Amino acid sequence: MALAHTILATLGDEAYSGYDLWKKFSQTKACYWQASQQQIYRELGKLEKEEAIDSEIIAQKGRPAKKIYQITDKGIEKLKNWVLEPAEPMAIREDLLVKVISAHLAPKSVILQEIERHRQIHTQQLSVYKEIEQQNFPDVSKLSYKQKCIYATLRCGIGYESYRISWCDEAISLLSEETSK
Amino acid sequence: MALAHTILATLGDEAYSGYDLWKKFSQTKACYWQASQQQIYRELGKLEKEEAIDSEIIAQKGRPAKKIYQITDKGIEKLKNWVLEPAEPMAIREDLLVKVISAHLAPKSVILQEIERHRQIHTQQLSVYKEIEQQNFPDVSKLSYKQKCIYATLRCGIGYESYRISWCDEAISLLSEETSK
DNA sequence: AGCTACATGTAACGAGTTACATGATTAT
DNA sequence: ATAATCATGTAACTCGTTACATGTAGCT
Repeated sequence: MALAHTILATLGDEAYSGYDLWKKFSQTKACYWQASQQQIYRELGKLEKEEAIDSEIIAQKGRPAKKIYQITDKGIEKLKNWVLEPAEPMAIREDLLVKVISAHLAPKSVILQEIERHRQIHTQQLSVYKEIEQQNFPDVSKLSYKQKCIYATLRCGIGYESYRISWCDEAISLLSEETSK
Repeated sequence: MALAHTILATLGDEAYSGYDLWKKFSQTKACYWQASQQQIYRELGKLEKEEAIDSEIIAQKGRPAKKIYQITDKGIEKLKNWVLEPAEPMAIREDLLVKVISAHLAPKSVILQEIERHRQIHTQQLSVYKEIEQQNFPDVSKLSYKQKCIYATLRCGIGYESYRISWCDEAISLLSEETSK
């Protein structure tokens, strides 16, 4: 249900087309939400049908026309009611850990290299987040409440990637050790 | 796709009924996979159809009969091939962060209490994992490779809950501050 | 008498993924 | 030429959630 609300939250600040939302999600929103282009288009269709958003078609020179969406009063109300409800922690479904559990079926090097590969992915993502932090949040004491909320989600992403890197290091070290048994 | 493989991995050690798998998942597997009872029954049906597992009905005194499943050679092959493929990092979809982004729509106390509630949930889960660690892995140096693999997933769960708790503390502190703007 | 645990399933729906379809512009 | 980016969508399928359906045994 939260993809709809994530879209509403994003449209709360600014009007976006489906394509723009998708790009925004692929970039900054990556630390707390992910959605494919198709999912976004479908969700926009649903939200428009229930009048939580409305659209306007903008012609562009040299480019295809854009259909930009804005949140309605009904949409703001819907989002607000949802914010007031409690949220459940995300369910963990990590393929890599299932593979670690089954690691004895493969050569040791395969799983070690795979963990190393994940370490690199998380290191890369961490540097992206840190770059955003430096660029957009150089002085935390000067942020408004709304900006602090956004910063808190970025800190969550930074914490997550750091934790993943630490775990990869720990796992590599643990599984590399010589084992008598 | 990985629920099927998670079940295969579990059945690799021991035969289980659908009900037993569900309980096992609710407990120890919680740090890397979650599935409902219905999902497990459906997946078992599929796996049996493709002959990756087979079943046996065991009558019990004073209790309903159990249908216990065992992995077949075909199932082991399927699992092994999957382990050799690379795994993508889990997609993050955290409702709480979407709510933090929309926090200005609600009274400040609502979001702070919600983060505090999450902090408690993660603290509780962390203590469960630490209890398992103390009980089952008192001496890491004496573990076999297979046991080390299991231990690595537990360490992943411990790291995750610790990271979540740290973030909740950071977020509460950040959003509680007096803000001039 | 009512709750929890044991035990298996069907049906419907919502969310997420993958493939397909179309067509213009810009950069290499 | 051909690949990438811009731009929107349909269709089919799989995965995850919720509700419904059934029945026994043991505990309070």
